[in-house]
Amino acid sequence: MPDSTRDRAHQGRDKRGLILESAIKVFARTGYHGSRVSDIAREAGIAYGLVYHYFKNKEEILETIFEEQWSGFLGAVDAIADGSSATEDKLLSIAGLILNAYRVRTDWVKVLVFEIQRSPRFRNPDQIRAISRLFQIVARILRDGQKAGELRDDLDPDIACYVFIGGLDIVVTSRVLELIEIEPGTPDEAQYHLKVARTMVDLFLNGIRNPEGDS
Amino acid sequence: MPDSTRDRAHQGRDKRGLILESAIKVFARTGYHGSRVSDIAREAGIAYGLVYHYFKNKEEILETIFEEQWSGFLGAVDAIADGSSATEDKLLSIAGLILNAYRVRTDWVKVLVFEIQRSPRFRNPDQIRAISRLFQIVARILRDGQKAGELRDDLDPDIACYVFIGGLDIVVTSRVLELIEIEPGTPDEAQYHLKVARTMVDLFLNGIRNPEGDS
Amino acid sequence: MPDSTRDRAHQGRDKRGLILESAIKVFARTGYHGSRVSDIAREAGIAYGLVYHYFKNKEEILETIFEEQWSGFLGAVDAIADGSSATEDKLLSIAGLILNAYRVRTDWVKVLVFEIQRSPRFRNPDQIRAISRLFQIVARILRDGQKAGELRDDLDPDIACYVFIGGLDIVVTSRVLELIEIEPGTPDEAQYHLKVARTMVDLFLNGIRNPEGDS
Amino acid sequence: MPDSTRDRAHQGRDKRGLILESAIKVFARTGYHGSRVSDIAREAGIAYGLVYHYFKNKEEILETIFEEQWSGFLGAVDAIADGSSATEDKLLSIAGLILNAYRVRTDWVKVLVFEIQRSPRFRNPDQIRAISRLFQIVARILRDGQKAGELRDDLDPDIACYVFIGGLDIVVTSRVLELIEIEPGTPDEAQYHLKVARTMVDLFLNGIRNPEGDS
DNA sequence: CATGAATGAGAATTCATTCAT
DNA sequence: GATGAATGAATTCTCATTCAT
Repeated sequence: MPDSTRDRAHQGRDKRGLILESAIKVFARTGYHGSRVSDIAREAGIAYGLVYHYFKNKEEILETIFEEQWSGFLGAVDAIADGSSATEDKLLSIAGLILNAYRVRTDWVKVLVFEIQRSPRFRNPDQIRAISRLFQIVARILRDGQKAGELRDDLDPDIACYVFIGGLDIVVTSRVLELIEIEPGTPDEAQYHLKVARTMVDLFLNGIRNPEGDS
Repeated sequence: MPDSTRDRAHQGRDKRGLILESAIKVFARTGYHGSRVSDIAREAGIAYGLVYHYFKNKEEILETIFEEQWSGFLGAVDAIADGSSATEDKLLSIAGLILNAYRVRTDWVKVLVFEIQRSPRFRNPDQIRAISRLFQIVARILRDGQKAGELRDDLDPDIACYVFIGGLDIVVTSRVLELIEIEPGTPDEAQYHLKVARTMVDLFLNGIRNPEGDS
Repeated sequence: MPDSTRDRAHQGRDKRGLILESAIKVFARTGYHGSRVSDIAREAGIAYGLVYHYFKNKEEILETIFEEQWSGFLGAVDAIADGSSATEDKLLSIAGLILNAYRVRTDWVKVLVFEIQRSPRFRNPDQIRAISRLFQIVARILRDGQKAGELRDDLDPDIACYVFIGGLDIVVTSRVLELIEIEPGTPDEAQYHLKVARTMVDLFLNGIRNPEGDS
Repeated sequence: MPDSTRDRAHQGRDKRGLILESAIKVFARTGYHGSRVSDIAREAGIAYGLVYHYFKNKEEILETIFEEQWSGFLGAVDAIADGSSATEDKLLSIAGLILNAYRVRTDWVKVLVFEIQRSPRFRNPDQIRAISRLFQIVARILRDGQKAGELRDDLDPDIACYVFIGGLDIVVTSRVLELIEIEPGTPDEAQYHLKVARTMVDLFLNGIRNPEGDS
């Protein structure tokens, strides 16, 4: 009896998770508006009525995808920020985390980039706040770096963090849009991302100006 | 007769432009999917059937908004790139151009950010190419700067341009999302944008690392 | 031009009225809940989308049927009440009006009886008020009769009116339910209704007690 | 073992009755169509699947409510009709019975009035016959009164009974619709109903005409 | 050019009912 | 008996688009 109870609860969890996974796949493929609830159900191999057992409506599926995945992501970023490594390493870790997300969870990143991040649907305070937490964490890293004397303190960290996140964000978006093709010489995607991450952190820390330049 | 013909042609132009303006307002307010053709028509004060005289369908309105406005914007950026000023000034000009766009044409920027930039609808090659032209122009500026010895040439301009555009892009997006509140001390929006533009170019050129730091 | 304008307006009116007529037929046949909007459209020979051009939703059709028809009916009753005839004649006229309604507009009466009069949907103040106006008019007739000395004034007109309307109401309902079959001897429906009207007014005025009875 | 069996059977009875009671409450509150099977189950504190152990479907619940309660009601009316009291007293008893039903079993009366009495669902012969039995009993009382010389015998009892029942019916309906507010002077509802019952029987027996009137 | 009536494909959502556990 | 996950038929309503006037 306790077994069957667990099983059923387990099944319920499974189905819910299955629906979310399927929704991510389908949304990534055809976009939120281009996807019917029945498409999600077909992808999950269930009747579409069941979707409404677990979610109030199509909208709630998207919100749940965002919430559950984003909070996990923020957790990882938070852990990096709280670490004791040098600012440079923290930034490198975050850049790596973000750039690798696309490789590891391509569909989720697609949904995030196309359907969530800037969707008119997501202009509500809760979701805006959730997104802005990423900026706050990076700003905190920068502030810590300033206090430690590693970083210039004449730059507003609340603005500087935009440059860092913005750069990464656009790289990811460009990958999603297939704007960037990996250079022929690069052995694989991971290598390329490593190079990008290093370039971005280097640029962010040292700037692009030629120190020997005459300007 | 030539007069009335001109008038009518003129009217036609006007109506077409009126529809586009109205569509920008309406899309900015309720999003592309949340806006009905009749909403656009009501905003323009015309019958909705008339919209189909000027545009094939709703989709074409959005495409036209993008094309007409984006090419104008690209032209301005191009002019800056082609100028003879120092790289730093070029970047400052571009940052100013982008940051001011939100002030001057808020609704258009909203539509760009929410409906166009990353819409699944806009994953077609033509539009992707149009967007990537902005990156190419900025990369060109950077390349020119490298040739002139102003900029380090160990950094890939095709990656570096992401940091610059990405930073600006996120700032604009954040303004649209009302993530950023202008600091109390700042007299007005224009002042704030000027400060942000300077900070970003400074950061981009010189980096955030403390040159006197011990790391 | 004024002609075509009138024509179009006329057409609009016609279609709206056509939809209402069709809805009455369909609702009478299969009940409000048993009728699909598409049934109404098919009955009217139009596309069902057009129904939503003229009415917000299915509900509004029913409300409109009630409002437009009921106010006409109330007007007729009001006219009788305002007349100068004797109370007995007024009551006879009202009884005749109500009893004949079923013959003349069977479908409407069916809808009134089954879908409107006591529908849980119609428990809202406006509609309750509309219905109660019938009671008020009859009560006014009775009050006038009392003032004129024609009627006993020890009976509360606000209660007495229930007996009169209630009797008629149930007769009509029973006809709709086909509870009553017209007696074989009666030549036709109209004759039968005349007899019922007279019986009811006689009963209402004189009572059923045998005046020569010993009780 | 016999004990547990009895208990379970007992429970079964209880659950069935519980479902019926809950259904009456829920139907009274939101109407048959506005109520979901799960609402009834929640009201009863059981799983909605269990409802289908006791009833074939939602429809059968409503039918059962009608049948079980109506036959009890008819039994009470029958008993009054079969009694040896004077016609006036019989009518008074019936009026009292009906008028008090609303006080004692408000929800049931609401369901009867809104969902059963005139529902298109209830146009089937069996249920029409069940309802018409009430009319037959009252007609029998009237016929008996005519035979006993208490009542005029020039009035068709099959029509006269409509006036009596119709009056009561409308009063009850009006109470349900909250059309009638109890007069301020009246101490309580029961008192008010007593007054109404007396008025209606008086009116029914003696008529409203002023015997001293000149008409 | 202009209008808005007319069309109907399309999708979301509801909820009665079944059934494995 | 009891549960509630699972199913999917059924319908409402929206709205882009067409077209007669």
